[in-house]
Amino acid sequence: MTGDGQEAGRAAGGAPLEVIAASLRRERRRAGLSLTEVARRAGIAKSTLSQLESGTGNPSVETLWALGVALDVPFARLVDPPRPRVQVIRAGEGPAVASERADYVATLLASCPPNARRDIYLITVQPGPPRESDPHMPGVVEHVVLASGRARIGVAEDPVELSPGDYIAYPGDEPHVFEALEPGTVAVMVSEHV
Amino acid sequence: MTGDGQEAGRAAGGAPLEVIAASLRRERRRAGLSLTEVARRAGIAKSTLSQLESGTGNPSVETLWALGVALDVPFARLVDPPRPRVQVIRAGEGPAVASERADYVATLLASCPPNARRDIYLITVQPGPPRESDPHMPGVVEHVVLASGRARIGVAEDPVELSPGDYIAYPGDEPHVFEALEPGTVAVMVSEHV
DNA sequence: TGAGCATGTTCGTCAAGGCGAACAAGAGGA
DNA sequence: TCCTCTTGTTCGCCTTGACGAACATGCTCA
Repeated sequence: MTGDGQEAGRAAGGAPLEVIAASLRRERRRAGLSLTEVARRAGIAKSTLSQLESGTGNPSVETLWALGVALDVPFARLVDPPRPRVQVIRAGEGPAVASERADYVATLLASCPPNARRDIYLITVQPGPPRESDPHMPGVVEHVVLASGRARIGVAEDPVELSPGDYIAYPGDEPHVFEALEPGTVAVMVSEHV
Repeated sequence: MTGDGQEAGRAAGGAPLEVIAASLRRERRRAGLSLTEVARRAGIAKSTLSQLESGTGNPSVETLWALGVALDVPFARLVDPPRPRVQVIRAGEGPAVASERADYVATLLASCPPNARRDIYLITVQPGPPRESDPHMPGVVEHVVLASGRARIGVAEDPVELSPGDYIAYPGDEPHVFEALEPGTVAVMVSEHV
């Protein structure tokens, strides 16, 4: 019922093996290391590494992990894809996230991989009853920097009052609130899907 | 410089297989699915899944990927560990990044993994000659949301003038500038190390 | 020129991953 | 009570990943 999401798992681009192959070669190049040297550090056969970089083969987790360590790369990067370019979104433009309340507007500024990692929102809120958000996906962390106004933000049972320039991070997979205390309260939120 | 990989392996907790085993079981439970059902969706043998959840075995990437799809999980979560907590940094507090210029102050708000992924800064700049930044590591992307004031921001050869609420993203591995046009210009920057 | 040492590739061999069937253990239903 | 349909585990078999040696190539130095 989660619906056969072939779209679901695709945190990265498409076929993971190709992505990994490209990542492996890219990261190795970036580190300025030889195939032999990386294989030695990772404790795997260079033949194996060669095949992996050529897209052949289907590495085991241990193998991939060892390579991540050898390349000094967080492992997740090996399966996540490349990079964007310049982009500007003017205030008021951009996709506004639908809300049941007119006094709460969230604009999606950047959603790196469409459904994973980390989104950046611009949030504008008017004073009123606290906006309570149900927990999101497990592993979500929300970072908020208050740009103007004042607000009480954080986990539902213990929100924190913030002034302009203040920053807070809290787990997004627990109930949390955003309550504006002044008109025209604006904040930048980074929602991190891990 | 690339070296010193002691930080490397710690992308996740420790032994990846145990983490994966725990993640698989956790995510499956969370989804309320039976082992048989998940195996069927992922197109793998339930025996395989059983062994994986018990910590035995060393799955291939394809297997793990299929499970990520079946469980509707970004894949990276299967190998990344638990969770942080609430953190607040008041305006003016927090580690200010050293600068050769007194009229440019960057405060580090969050550096998730110390040397990878993404940092969040609060930046305060006074008008003056454009601050030119040399290229950072390849793959860096900088996201900036202007909180107050006005500024010209972007790649060196083509900066963009921003007003409060405006957003821009640009490659950080090219020369880029930040020029405040009004006193007390404040911005939030997300520097993404890929 | 050729020896020496790098690089990255391909080729057999072996162990391990993944499969399907058979297996215990519960939970209803007739 | 027995039957049946679940659940998750354990057991041979076979495919396949990983290994190490041998193989091409390119570079440096004598």
